[in-house]
Amino acid sequence: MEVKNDKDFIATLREHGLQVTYQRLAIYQALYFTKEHPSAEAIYQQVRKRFPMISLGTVYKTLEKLYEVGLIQKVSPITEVARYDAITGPHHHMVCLECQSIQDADSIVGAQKISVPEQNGFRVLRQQVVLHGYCPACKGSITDSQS
Amino acid sequence: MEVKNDKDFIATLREHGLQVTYQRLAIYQALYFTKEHPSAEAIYQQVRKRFPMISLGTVYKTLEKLYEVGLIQKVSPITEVARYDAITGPHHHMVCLECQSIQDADSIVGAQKISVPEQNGFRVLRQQVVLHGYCPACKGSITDSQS
DNA sequence: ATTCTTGCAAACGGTTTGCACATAC
DNA sequence: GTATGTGCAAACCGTTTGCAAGAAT
Repeated sequence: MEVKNDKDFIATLREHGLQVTYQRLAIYQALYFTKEHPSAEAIYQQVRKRFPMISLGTVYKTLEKLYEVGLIQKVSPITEVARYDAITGPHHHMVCLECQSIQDADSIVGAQKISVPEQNGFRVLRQQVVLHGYCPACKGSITDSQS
Repeated sequence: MEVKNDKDFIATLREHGLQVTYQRLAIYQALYFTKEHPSAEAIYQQVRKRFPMISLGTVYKTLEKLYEVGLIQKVSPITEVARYDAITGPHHHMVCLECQSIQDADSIVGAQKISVPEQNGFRVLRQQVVLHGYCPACKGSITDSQS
């Protein structure tokens, strides 16, 4: 968590094979210097203060690029559309990045329950563990390299 | 996981304060008897085989109702819109059900790393723990009872 | 000079909403 | 009889896409 300056950000983008534009710099920095876990819209509003001409489309494209190369994380959604489950007890899910199939992960995560004391003043009602990866069917058919 | 018959389903719906319709029965049962974690669209297609007149809108409304009373679970999305995070290391999130704010949960879940052997043939690349609940700011302002 | 990126606007698709009719209670 | 649920279609809104102009290498 060292403090980064503009040069560091530029270097980071280059290291990840991205062309450097002031838009990308602004978007990445806006995200880097907040703890808010903002939406694309929120980032857009933030960046627009400095660069009024930037478009929401660019924000989406840039976030997707940054996500692809691993510079940022998507908190959600896990899958493209909502998925439902009649099993309401606490259990976890494995989501295939390729075919979007979901398997229950009880057998894997097993008895390892995460203890969540009511702490930080956050009252926890549910917990959900999501494992992202490749299911047996898709694992073999992945040809391109995964970082 | 006892095997339920129609009467049981009807009773379950009633116990949760829901009026019983054959649409609700069909939707709930379709979800109950699959491990596929289907989308609303998939459930719609399934139920339509028996009840061709059912509409997709009804499926959505019913799923939302079932979710509200706790009979089913939503696997995703966690929040209404995608949210981003520049911290790419494995860490977890607390999502406030009220204001949709997201906090990092490292301090709570702490060092409890979930060991995920490559098992079941599922290759796990990332894991994400999401805690749903109420943040300090919203906790006080919740007036209606939570089941 | 070539390739990649931006901005704009339209399209897309999952989900929600409004309303008249039908059904559950 | 009254409240609730359904079906249909339109609206909604976050996100993606296509394309011409602009910027990065």
